Amino acid sequence: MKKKITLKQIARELDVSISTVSKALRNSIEISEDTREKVQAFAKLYNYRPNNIALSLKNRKTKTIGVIIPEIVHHFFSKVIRGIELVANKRGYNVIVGLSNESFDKEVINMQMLANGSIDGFILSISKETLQYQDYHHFIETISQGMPIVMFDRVVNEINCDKVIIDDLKGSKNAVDKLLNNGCKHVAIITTKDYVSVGRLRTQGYLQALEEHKMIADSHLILKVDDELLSEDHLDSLEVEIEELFKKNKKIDGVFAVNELYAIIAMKVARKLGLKIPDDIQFIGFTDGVLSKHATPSLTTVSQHGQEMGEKAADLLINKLENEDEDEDEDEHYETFVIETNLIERESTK
Amino acid sequence: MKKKITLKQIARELDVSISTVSKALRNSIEISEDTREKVQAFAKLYNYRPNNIALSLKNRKTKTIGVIIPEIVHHFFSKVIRGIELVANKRGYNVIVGLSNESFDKEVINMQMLANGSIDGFILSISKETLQYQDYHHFIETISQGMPIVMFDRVVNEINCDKVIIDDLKGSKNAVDKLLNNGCKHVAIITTKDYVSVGRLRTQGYLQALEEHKMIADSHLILKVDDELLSEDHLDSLEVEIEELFKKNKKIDGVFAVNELYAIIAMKVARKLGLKIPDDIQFIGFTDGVLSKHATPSLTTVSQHGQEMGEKAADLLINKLENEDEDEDEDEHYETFVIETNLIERESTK
DNA sequence: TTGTACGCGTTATCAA
DNA sequence: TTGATAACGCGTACAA
Repeated sequence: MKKKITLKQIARELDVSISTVSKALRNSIEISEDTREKVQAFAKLYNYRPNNIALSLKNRKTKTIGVIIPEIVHHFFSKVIRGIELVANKRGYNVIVGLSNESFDKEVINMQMLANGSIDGFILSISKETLQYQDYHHFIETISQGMPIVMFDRVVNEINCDKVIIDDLKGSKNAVDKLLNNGCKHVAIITTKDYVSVGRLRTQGYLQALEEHKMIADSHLILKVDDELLSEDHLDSLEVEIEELFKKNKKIDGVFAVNELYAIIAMKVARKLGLKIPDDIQFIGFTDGVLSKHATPSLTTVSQHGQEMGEKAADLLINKLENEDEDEDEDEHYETFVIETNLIERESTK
Repeated sequence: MKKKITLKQIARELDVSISTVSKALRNSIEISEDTREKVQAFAKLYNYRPNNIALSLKNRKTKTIGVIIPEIVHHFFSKVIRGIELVANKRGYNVIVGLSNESFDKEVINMQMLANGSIDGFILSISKETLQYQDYHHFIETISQGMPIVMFDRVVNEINCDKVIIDDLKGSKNAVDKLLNNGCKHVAIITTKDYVSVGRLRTQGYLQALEEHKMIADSHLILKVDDELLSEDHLDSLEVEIEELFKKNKKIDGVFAVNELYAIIAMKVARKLGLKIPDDIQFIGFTDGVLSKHATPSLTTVSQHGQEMGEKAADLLINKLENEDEDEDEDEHYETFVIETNLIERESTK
């Protein structure tokens, strides 16, 4: 077992000073070609690599990005991470991941763990509980300590930082437009409670589309699911709720769901009730995941471009980090970057 | 913007020495109650937290685990990460994620980036390319530098380290047993090329089950998919291959697939050919993901317990890390932990 | 009870 | 051309 070798050990072996070794390895012209070669050969032999931690301490930069997301077993979030990792690696950064598990406390603790020097900046998506409590002090503190944050998808106006979002309103409006243009007369929406910003916005898009088509929204066709239902155990009761929705409103001929799972479950219920898709009833979901693609019938969805969001967020953060020095003029300028959605048409619509 | 405060700054403000501050904050009895309170109050006011990097450098421990996986947009791997993160956080560790993207080079580079002091140990699953090349020098080097590795799922005998696996052979044997016991006479398998160890083992399990039921394996019923096909673009050609399989072997009444996507696609093809599931043909997949649960019909699968694997791997690694000091007696003892699989019966089997 | 000095591994500055 | 020294932030053995 040969432990990692350090400058000091090389110096001792070669009977030169530490600084000579350091310079030799960085090809400094201060050092004679002789010693340079000698040192480099020795270093190569022992596979010397500078210790990252020491460099971090010295440079006050860790070259590491902290990512806090509510959940990782989720197609969208894992796509975002892939995007972040891609860009981060390309630009010489590592990615350290913390999961809030939709909990306020875990979000705070995770951020504290990382904010004590482990990372240079955050990329995060806010947990549902935090959105509910509307307690954002941990973000504010982090930013005021000079650690930049980039938020994506679940963002909040109260916090002044770079953001990467999609146009939820426009995306869902387009989806509902599509259903209406396809001839649907009674479009239902399956959405979340309003404190989840994306749910609220997507509901707005639905309403706007109806309005533009001179149709009157029917509150009976709006199902706001309690997000407790998202926990796996409660999916059955979601199914029941949807079944009731369909039974009480037999005229429904189009469904827009704010995520793919809701849509898939709704399709299942519809089929159970003997409805033909897309002839009797059409479906569109949000977020393009594996389910949408491989379900039967495959689901038309509003694509959220998770990887692209991740890439953009990472670029924004790293740009901020690398310009920090020059940017001492404190004219804090924050960007909100909107990623375009697009409709991926599959078998669940005509 | 109030930057993070350090011991030195507190010391200067309070006009005491750095070590006094340090001791006071750690409640040392060496320090008078007076100064202790004064220092602690001040520290609290300025929200002092020790710098992780400095601690890492001093303790030669980063309290961080490096995780290298082939892919993150994948139900199984994200479940594993969730398990790792859960245990790691509970035990005071962070998780830094690197993606090999199934590439040998990226695996090596990622490990090098992290091995230079950024982490205390690795948890990883080997990339397909690495398995193909059978080049494991980067693992050997890492281990010989005294950095422990725990491998999961895709492991390799050549490397001596802790491992967490499932009994692929037994799991698939059970699955095929189930099909045979359900009356299937002609069970096909959709598997991967043999260099992917899990594919090879699962194929063996299939063969063993047949043998025990005194049935002769028919090579025409064994479809070894080139993993190129896994890249999203090529799924269509996989569909074609499976369709040919079914058309050439009309007697097939059971299908075992080594992952869930193969199974789902096979079901789709079967339905297209007018076969009734599970009456005409039954299906079992491997790895329990979202697709299995929400497909129609839902898919019977061999559950791989990704989260449990992650938890176990993290525990193994952290145990090794925390016992390192005592363990100087070099009696390197490595464990291979086998997680039990179980069959989750759904609608695709009788 | 408090402070000094050292070391973790590195680089940069300045002196030899 | 080389080397000594300081600094990054912290904890601790030892000295005062």
